[in-house]
Amino acid sequence: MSRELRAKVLQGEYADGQQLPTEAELSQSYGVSRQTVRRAFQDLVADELVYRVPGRGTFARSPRHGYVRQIGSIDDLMGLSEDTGLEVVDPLQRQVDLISAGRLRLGSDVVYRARFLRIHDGSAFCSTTVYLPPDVGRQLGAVEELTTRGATTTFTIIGLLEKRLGVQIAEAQQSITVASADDELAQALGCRVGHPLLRIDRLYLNGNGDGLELAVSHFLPEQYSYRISLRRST
Amino acid sequence: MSRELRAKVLQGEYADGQQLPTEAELSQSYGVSRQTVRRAFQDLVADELVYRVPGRGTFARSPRHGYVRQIGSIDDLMGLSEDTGLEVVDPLQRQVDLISAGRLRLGSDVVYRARFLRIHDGSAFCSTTVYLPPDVGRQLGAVEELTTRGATTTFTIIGLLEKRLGVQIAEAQQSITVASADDELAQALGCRVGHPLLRIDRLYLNGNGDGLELAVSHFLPEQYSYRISLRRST
DNA sequence: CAGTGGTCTAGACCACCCC
DNA sequence: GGGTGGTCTAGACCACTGA
Repeated sequence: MSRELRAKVLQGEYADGQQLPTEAELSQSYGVSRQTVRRAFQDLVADELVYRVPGRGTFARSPRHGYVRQIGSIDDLMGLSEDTGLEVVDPLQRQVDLISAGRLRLGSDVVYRARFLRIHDGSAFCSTTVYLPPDVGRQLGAVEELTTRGATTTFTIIGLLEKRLGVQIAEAQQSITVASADDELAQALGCRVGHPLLRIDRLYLNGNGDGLELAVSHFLPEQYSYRISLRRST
Repeated sequence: MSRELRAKVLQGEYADGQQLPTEAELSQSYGVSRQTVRRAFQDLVADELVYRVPGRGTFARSPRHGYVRQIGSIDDLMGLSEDTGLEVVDPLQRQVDLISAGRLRLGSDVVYRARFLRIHDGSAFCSTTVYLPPDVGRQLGAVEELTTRGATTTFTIIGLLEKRLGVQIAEAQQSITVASADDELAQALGCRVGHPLLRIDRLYLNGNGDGLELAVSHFLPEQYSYRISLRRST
C-alpha cells in the first residue's frame, strides 16, 4: 500500500501541490488501518515528496510553488563518466556486508560488490565501491566489463542498470563528508595514508523506494570538487 | 521520550556501534507503548543515527555522531539555523579582499566581512566567513546582531537579506571540497591544526546574476555531513 | 527455542484549521 | 462545528536471528 501511494506521488498523480486524500479516505479505499496510512505518509514526508499541515491536509510538493528543489539532476550524475574512464579493481562478486545491505534496505546480509578507479588524464582521482542487491548483482554478473579485473569502461553502473535491466532510477540520495585514506585507498589513489579525501555516498532508488545501488566514492580533493547549483523557480 | 532517547544517542551513550536496548525494554523503562518507541526509532533511523537489523537488534551508527541535515533547496539553506545558533566571532566590517570581491564579481576590491561560529548542542561544528558587496554590507551594518562580537542569533544572513533589504535570492552556487584546519580554524573549532574539514562555499545570486553574498564554511566532518536528495524530473 | 524488529489493527484523545 | 493531522495505547501475527 505504501509502495502504491509513493508511486502515485512520484508519477505526479497529485502534481501542482494538490491535496492528497485524507488518512481516513485512504485507509478506507485501500482497506487498511489509519495507522498504516500514517506510516506510509511518514516516509513520504521524510523524503520531502509531500508536506502536511495539521488541520488542513496533505499536499504534494509542487515544483511550481515557491522554490524548486535541486538542479544537479540525476542525469548529471549519469554523465559523470563521459570524460573519465572506469577501471575495474575488484570484479563484481558476492559478499556478506551487513552495513551496506542495511543501507540498501535489504532483508539479507548479502550484496554484490565491485571496486573501481575513476581515471582522468591518466591518473586516478577517485575510488568507488559499488554495492548491489543480490538480484541486481546476479543480472549484472553477465556483463564482462564488470567481472574482468583491469578492464576499463566508460559506462556508469546506473547507466547499465537502466539499459540492461530496464529499471528506472527515480531518486538518488547523497551524503557528502570527509574521510581519511586508509592503506588501500592511499595505494589506489597514490596519496599518503591519512590524506583527507572527499567521501560521497550515493544511494540510488527506483520509484518504489527500493535501493538499486549504493556507491561509496572517495575523491582526491586536489583534483575534484563537488559543485551544485540551487535555483528558485518563479 | 523520543527526545530523551535521541539525546542519549547523540551524547554517545551507545557509542562504538553498541547495541541499544530493545523496544520491549525501552517501552517498559519509559512507561510508554512499544509503538511509541518504534516511532522514536524511525526518526533516529531516518537521521542515520542508528541502524536496525531484524532479529538482531538496534545499533548506534559507529563513530559519527552529531549533526546530520538534509539540504536540498534554497529553502532548506535558509532554514539551516532553525536548530543551531550563530555566534559572531568577527563583527561585520569593511575590508579589502581581492579574492572574495572577485568571486562576488564586484568592480572594486572592497567587501564587508563577518565571521561566525555555528553552535549545536553547545559545541561549535562550523566556522563561516561571510562576504558581502559594499552596498549590501552598509545596509546590514545597522543590524545589531551582526556588529556585536559574541552576540548570538538564530537568523541566517540570507534570511536577513530577503527580509531587511527586500532582495530576492534566485540562485545559490555551491562548491564542496576538503580543507585543512589552519591555526585560526583549529582554535575556533577546537580541533588540531591540519585536521581535515569539509569546506562548502556558497555564492548567492539575485535574478540578474549579481552576487549578494559569499559564504565560506568549514565543517567538522565528525559532526556534520552534507546530504542531498536528487529526483528525476518527470 | 526465545528474542528481535517489521507490520498491522482498532480504538482513543488532542490541537489545530476552516467554515 | 466537523474535519484535519499528531500522538498514543494495547494488543496481534510475522520473518528472521542466534544460541
